[in-house]
Amino acid sequence: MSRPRAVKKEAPYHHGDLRRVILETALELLAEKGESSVTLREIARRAGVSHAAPYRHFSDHRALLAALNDEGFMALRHALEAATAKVSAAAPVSRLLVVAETYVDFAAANPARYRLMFAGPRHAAPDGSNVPAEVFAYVAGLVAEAQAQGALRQENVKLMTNMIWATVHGIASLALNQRLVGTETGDNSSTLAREAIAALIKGLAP
Amino acid sequence: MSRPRAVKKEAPYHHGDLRRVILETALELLAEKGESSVTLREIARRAGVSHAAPYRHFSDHRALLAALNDEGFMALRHALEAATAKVSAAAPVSRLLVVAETYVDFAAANPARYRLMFAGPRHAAPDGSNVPAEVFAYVAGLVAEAQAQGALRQENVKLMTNMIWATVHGIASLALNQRLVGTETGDNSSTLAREAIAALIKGLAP
DNA sequence: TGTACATCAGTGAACGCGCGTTCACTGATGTAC
DNA sequence: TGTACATCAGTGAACGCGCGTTCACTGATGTAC
Repeated sequence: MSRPRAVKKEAPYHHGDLRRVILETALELLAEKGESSVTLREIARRAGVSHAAPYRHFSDHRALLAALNDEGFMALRHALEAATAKVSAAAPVSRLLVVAETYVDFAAANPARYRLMFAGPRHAAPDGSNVPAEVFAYVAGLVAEAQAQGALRQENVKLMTNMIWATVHGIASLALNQRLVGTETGDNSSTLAREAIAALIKGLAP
Repeated sequence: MSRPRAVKKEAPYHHGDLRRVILETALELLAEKGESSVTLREIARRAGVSHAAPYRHFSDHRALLAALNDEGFMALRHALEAATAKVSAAAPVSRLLVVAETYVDFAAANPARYRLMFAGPRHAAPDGSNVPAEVFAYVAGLVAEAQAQGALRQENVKLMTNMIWATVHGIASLALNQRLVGTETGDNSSTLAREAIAALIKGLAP
């Protein structure tokens, strides 16, 4: 508590944690009304702050969206790591199947956020970080382990990871837009993801 | 020529084919500057027509985007049919591989249009038509043929078609946003699509 | 073949809107001495 | 421990912008007779 957090009484001049509040409010707006409603003015309004205040924390509107984007990938990464942690590290294929389910569930639970994350090419972060790449690397690690166990062909890891990622991203994306056909049968999108990845892995076996 | 097309000399009062021109101009704008630049006013400006004129052909902005969307799926369908027509109807698996390549190529050639097509849930057309469903049905037909030949398990055709569609859509979507990793090695996204679908089909074999 | 008239497809002015961004400012905070 | 001062994080007025949409209108077209 060396840096005293602003007391939460009556609208102190210095907010104390406005950056975080802006990001949280942006996420709320995103979930409620989609990306186009994530405007600096509306966020400021909801945060009870003047509409120019966000400029103290984000250089412009794009910077805010970029921050939101990275934050989304961090959340995705944590979801995937938490889910795989429940499965034995000795079973990389099972872990990949859990990744598939969890990935699609994450998208289903955060539709607008997920859309934003893949709305266009990533703009490089000023600090050189690349959160999406970290998520990719995590999955690629599982692929490499599955190869080492003989469950997958000893081929280009990136290529295989691309296939897996594309498959789960495709399912997540189509499900989000209600573009999967005939899913009224009770099959939900995360079991579809599990089955698709299982089939893909089988097809990529040595 | 029962209905005389407006003579193309000096800006006739009646345009003659404004609806088509609006759609074409919208496509140009889409390709040049993305969906957000597809505004009724800018289209009218480019078409050399007053900004209220488009309202004679589209009830509002959403209606224009919806028309653009359907037009995109029709183009996709024609591309897929033209490509598969070059492959023997007796080889449904080969046709599926060609569909995969062509699909991803289409997206790569029409990035903003493709994004628009999958930007959100489809809004039902007033006339009850469903062009995306026709494309899906076309692919499902190939899947059924592949099943009949014993190349795929005799399981739910829709389920398998969803998997295939999701895979190619995932690759197309990631490629569009430069989200495929390590593709600098010369492998382009359409060969990745072919390989992924080949592996998936192998994994779905009886 | 002519003509009156309904209908259609444009025009252009106007409205209201919310946005991003800038600017000079002010209140609060923390630190060097 | 006190104090002057630099720095930081807010404020609120203002700017300009382009958009979607509506409206009364007008010019062109086609058709019934």
